[in-house]
Amino acid sequence: MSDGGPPTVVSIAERAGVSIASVSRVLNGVGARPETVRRVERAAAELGYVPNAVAQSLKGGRTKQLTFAMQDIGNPVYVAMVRQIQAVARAAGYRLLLHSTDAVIEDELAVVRSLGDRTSDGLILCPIRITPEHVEVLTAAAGPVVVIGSLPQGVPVDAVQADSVLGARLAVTHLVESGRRRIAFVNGPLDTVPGHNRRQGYLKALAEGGVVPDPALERATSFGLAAGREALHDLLDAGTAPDAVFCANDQLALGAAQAAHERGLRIPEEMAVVGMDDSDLARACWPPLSSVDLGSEERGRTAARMLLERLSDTPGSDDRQGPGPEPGGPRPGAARRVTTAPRLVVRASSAPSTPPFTSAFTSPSTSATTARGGAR
Amino acid sequence: MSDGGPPTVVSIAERAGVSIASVSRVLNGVGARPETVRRVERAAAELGYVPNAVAQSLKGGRTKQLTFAMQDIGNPVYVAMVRQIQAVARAAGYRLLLHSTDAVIEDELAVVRSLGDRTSDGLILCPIRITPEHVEVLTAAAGPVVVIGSLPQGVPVDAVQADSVLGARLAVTHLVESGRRRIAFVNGPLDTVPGHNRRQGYLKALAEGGVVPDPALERATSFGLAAGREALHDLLDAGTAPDAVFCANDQLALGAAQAAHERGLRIPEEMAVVGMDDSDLARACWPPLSSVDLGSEERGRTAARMLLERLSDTPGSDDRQGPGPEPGGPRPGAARRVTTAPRLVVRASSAPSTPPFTSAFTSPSTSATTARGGAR
DNA sequence: CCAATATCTGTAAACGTTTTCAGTCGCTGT
DNA sequence: ACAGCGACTGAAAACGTTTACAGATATTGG
Repeated sequence: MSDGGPPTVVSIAERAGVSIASVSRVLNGVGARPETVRRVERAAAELGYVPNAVAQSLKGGRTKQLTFAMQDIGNPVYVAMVRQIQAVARAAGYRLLLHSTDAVIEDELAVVRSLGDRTSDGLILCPIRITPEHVEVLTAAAGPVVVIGSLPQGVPVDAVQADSVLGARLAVTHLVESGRRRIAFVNGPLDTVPGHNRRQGYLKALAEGGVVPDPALERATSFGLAAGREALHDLLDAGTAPDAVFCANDQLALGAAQAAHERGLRIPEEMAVVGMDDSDLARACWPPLSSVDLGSEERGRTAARMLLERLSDTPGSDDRQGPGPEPGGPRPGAARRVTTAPRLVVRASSAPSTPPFTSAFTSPSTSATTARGGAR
Repeated sequence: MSDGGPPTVVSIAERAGVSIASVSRVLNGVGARPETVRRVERAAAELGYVPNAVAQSLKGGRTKQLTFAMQDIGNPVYVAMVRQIQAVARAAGYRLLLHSTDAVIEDELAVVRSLGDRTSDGLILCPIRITPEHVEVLTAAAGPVVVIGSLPQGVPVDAVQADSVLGARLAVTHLVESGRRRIAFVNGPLDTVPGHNRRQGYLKALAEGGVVPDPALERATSFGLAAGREALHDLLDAGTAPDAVFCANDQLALGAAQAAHERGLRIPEEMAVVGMDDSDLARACWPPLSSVDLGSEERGRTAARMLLERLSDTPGSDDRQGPGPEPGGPRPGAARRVTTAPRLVVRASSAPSTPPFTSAFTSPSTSATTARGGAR
């Protein structure tokens, strides 16, 4: 009778002349007399009842929400991940909470700690660096976490990572095999995990190809278009005369490509360009950019699935009596480490310089060549 | 004493030897005796207490969560919006819930209805079409909604929209003034609001410029890279001989640019290209793409702010006795309509054909020319 | 030293749901 | 007709927090 706010089980119970327990039962499909069902459903429909998810969460001990935290949604790699995570989550009836950390360490840690407030049932975290505090906080996490990135062996948290080393190796080997000898490397910060690993792969591929590495050909700045552009201009100004440039991600690569164009260098004839991540950008530009697909989508999908698995192992507010030392973590089963295989996608930007590329790439999406590397 | 699950106010109260009310008061900074404060804070710290946000939400009647629903996070326009929304929301202490609808009408409606479950305090919705059901559902929304897009006058919901008509007009006028006469138009679906409006602007600009529109120069397909590429190939195959192409978004434009390159046409000398949205893509490609900034970021930011305003007008579970007809909607103040001004950003892809563009655009980001249109 | 007051504290209710536990009812079989 | 049984129902507790209210202290003024 009272119009105090939105309809609740109480309003329905009053209107249908039954108890709130019966209302709940009918609404959840537990047995009830046909007559009762009819009356409750009628009342609910008339009132336009929608169950209060917050109350359900409180009672059930789970929110049906997942959190994804990365540094900045502007990066196409994270967009790809979000897409996959969202798809997997929603299929399982979970909502997705987005959190940008702007690569602030303190923020990343806060996200993990905030698992304790029970706002979401689990977390997918994409840290750019792993500090000792990360390890500490992750170990003490109040709920399941899956990290996308590299994690030391000891940390009891699932992780799915890219094989950057192999990925970079594939790219550089490809350049060496196409006859390039002065292969520049435009990298992001060296003290990040990707920055470090990609450099390892670069050096390894050079060694394998019998090319002497020239430190003057390396640049380490930040991940971004402007940085790539400046880096290549800088390399050219310094007279290092590269005939190819491998970039640690697609944004750097497009920046480098711009610089090359600005200098009047033809791609790929005078300068081959290869990027990493195989984001949408690589297909959208001209000439289409060769790039190493590090499996962003796959990593997102896998991470989401692993998280959901952990969640189904620890249903709601079930008091498990087993010898599990701590409640939230991934104890029922050791922490898993999954590595996705990189895949080199060769497009026009690094085609061997012999054939002219004008008409050969009428259909760039289908003519792409692929080299697959197995996960280690 | 009991280790049953995570610490609660009860655990703290036991350990500190006070009542749960005192615990809550101390934790919320309401007056208490120094001794009590000390003991509670000590106990809380020792137990690693984190308040349960779900319980707080239930009690307080607000979740401190906002929802943003759009069709697909893959579109750079939405990424820009998410970024801004997230920033505004977080600054106000709100979390952001992301929802991809895949442009399924039924899904969009479900999102609005799901406001009733009290999972989030408000909604920002980016519909691609507005159906009668939209109007109906939006009118009956259980909480504040801000729509990014065009909404009929009658609907009592705030909306912030782009001026697509003017935007398209700016772009096409620019092409006409640079001496282009056969200006093709590659559009998205005509039965969407953007599709319709951009065509109006295109036609208006042609009329104003004294150029007779040629229906053979128009193509309406879908919004996407491949569609743009095919459309331009198609136009060229049909012998329509355009000297410029205006595209309804940047992805279409990059597709068209690819097609032009594949045909060996030089941009902008033989074919000018202009896109819309001024996404990151426009700056990343070569030659840099002229584009109309429809203010995605601004719309996102504004929408978020408007939503927060509505929320602060309707604090928590305050029972307002006023003559407000319905509880959730934007009643305290009529629905607002905000239009953001489009801005044409001229880059190399549409530079007047007279001067060679090779060295003129050493610094594409700063050399861009700008034409601003006022909101109507 | 007592009364008046200001400050702090504890009990209990409330938010909206699910679920346990007893109870009620009607039915069947003999 | 009655015991027994099954299916259904309602009262009440629980999830973890905030908060109104009343009760209990300490503090001050006279």
